[in-house]
Amino acid sequence: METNYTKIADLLFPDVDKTPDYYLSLYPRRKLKDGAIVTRFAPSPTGYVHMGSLLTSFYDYVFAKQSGGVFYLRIEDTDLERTVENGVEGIIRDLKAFDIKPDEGVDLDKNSYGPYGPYIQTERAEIYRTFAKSLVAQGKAYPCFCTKDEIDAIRHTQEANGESQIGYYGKYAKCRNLTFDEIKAKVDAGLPFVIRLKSTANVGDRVKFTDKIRGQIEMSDSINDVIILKSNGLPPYNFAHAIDDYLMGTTVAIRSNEWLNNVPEHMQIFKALGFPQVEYAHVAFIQKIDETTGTKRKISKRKDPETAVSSMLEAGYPTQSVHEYLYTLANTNFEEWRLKNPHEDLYSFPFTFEKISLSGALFDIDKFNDVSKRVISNMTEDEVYHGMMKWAEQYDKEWAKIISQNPDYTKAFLSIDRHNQNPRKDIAKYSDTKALYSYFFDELFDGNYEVDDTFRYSDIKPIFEEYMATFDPKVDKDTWFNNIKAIGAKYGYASNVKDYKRDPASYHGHCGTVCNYIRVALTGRKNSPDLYSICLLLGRDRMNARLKKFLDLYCK
RNA sequence: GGCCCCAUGGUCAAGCGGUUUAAGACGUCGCCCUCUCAAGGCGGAAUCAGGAGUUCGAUUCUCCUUGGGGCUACCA
Repeated sequence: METNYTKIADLLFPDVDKTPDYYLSLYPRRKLKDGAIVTRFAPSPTGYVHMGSLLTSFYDYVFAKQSGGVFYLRIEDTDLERTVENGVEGIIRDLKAFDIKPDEGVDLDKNSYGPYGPYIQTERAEIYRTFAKSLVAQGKAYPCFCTKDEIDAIRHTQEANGESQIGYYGKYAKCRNLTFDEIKAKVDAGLPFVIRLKSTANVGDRVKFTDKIRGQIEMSDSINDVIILKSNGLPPYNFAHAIDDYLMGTTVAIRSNEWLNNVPEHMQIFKALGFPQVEYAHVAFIQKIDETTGTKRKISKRKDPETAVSSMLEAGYPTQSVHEYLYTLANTNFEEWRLKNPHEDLYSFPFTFEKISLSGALFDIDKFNDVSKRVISNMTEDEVYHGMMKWAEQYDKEWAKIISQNPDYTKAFLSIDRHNQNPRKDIAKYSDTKALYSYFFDELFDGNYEVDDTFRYSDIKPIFEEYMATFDPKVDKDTWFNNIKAIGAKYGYASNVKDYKRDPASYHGHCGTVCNYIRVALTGRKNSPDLYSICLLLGRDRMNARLKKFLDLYCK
C-alpha cells in the first residue's frame, strides 16, 4: 500500500524532485527572543488596501514592533482571476503612506527581499507542490478528477437526502479510494485533477481552539476533503497559507473574521503537514450600510471602492486621520489614551489582543471628519502647508501652483487662530482648503457676495470710506476693533451687542453687523476666521480695492 | 438548511458580579461666550434586545429566543 502511494505521487508530480526536508532546511526557524511576535500582512494583489485590511496591517505592524518580532508582507496571488496588473504596487504605496515598512516582503518591482522569500505565492508554486506530493506519498492526500458538474450533482443529492453537511466527504468522496491503475488511466487520458486532503474527521466531531482575540471557540470539525492543489497546480489559500506561515515563521496570523469558520480545516492541514499550529487572531471587519438593502454588511474591495485607503488619501484626508479613526474603532481605550497623550506617536499606543473589539463597527463619516479636524488643528501651519501641497500637487494643480508661489502668505492665513488655546477645527481634509481660503487670492476671488436684505447699503458707503481712511495696519486688534465700533456708532450701530439686543429698534445693527459688511466685501462670505487678521494679510491696497469694488457694485 | 461570530444610546464605545442613580467621544438639542464662523464652556434628550436560570446581588456568568453579520467555491 505504502509503495502504491509513492507511485501515485510520482505519477502525479513527475516534475517535483525536491522533498519537504529540502525546504525545511532552506528556511530554518527564526531565532528571536522569547515573546517576539512574527506577523504578516497577506493581501491579494488587487491594487489597493481598504480600511479593514489597513487596520489589520496596523495590528500586524504594531504587534511585531512592540514585541521585538518581525513583520513581513506576503502577496497571495494564487487566484489568477483576482490578480490585477500593478496590484502589488498599489498595496505597497498604501502601506508606505502610513509608514508601514515590512521587514521582509516585496518591493515595487515585485522583487522579494528577506531570508524567507520569495514572498509572492505564485513564485512558491514548487514549494507547495513538493509538500502536496509528500502528502500524497503518505496517503494523506489524493487526486480527484471530479468535474464541476459532478460536484454539483453531489451537492444536489446531499440536499435531496437532507444531509446536514454539504460537501466532498465520506461516501460522497468518490475519488478518495481510486486505485493506482484507475488514477493512471485518468492521468494518461489527460484528465485534469485537483489534490484533496483526506479529512481525519467524522460527522459530529468537534474541535476546540483558542483565538487570540476571541478566546476559546468550539465548532464542528471539517469533514470535507478540501482541495489543497487546484487543477492549475496552484494551491488555494488554505494550503498556501499553512505552508508559508510555517516556513516563514509566523507566530500569529492576524486576519479577517470571515476566516474563523475555516480554522478546523486549517488545523487539519497543519497537522497533516506535521507543522505546529500557527496561532490565529480574527479581527472583526468594518461594516457599512448597503445603499440598496439598507442593512449592514462588511465592506468589500469590489463593492466599496470609496472605502479604499487610496480614496481617503485622494479626498485629502491626512494619513494620521485615517490611522486615528481606525484606532478609535478598533480599540477600546484608544480615545482615552489619546486624550492623555495628544502628541504621542500612534505606533506607541500599547495594543493587546484582548482589547481589540469583537464586533464589526460601522464606518461613521461624521466621526471620521471630526477626528480629522482635530488632527489637522493640532498640526503647525508648516505641516498643514506641506500636507496641502502634497495633496494639491496630485489632485488640484491650480491650487498647488497658487500656494506654492505664496508659501509664507499661505502659512500666514493657515496660522490664523491656530495658536490659540483652542485652535480652529475647520479643515477635515486638504481638499477643503481651497474652498475655505480661496478669497485670499485675487485670482480665485470670484466676486460672489453673500449679501441679504439686512444689508443697509446707504450706511455701508460712508462706513467703508471712513474705515479705509482710518485703517492703520500698525495698531493692535483692540484698537482696530474700537475704531470699527466708533465708526459704526456714527451711523446707528450699537458699539456692543448687548446694547443692541436690549433695544434693537433704536439701532441699525451693532458692531458685529459692521464687521460683517466688511467681511462680505473682503471675502464674499458671511463666515470667516478673524477679520482683523484677514485685513492685515490682505494689506491695505488689496483691502481697499475690494471694499471699493463692493461699493461700486452695491452702493452706487 | 448546516455551522460560526457578534449584541450597552443614532454611531464608536468604557464596563470584565456589588464602588454605576451605566464613563467618554461623534452626532443631536438648549444655553453661555462671541465681530461672523469654527472652536470653547455648561446643560438636556438618548443605551444594557427579550425571557429563563445561577447568585444575597446581574449590564457583567449560563441557557433559550430574537436580531445583525459571516462561512458553507478549483476566491481570498
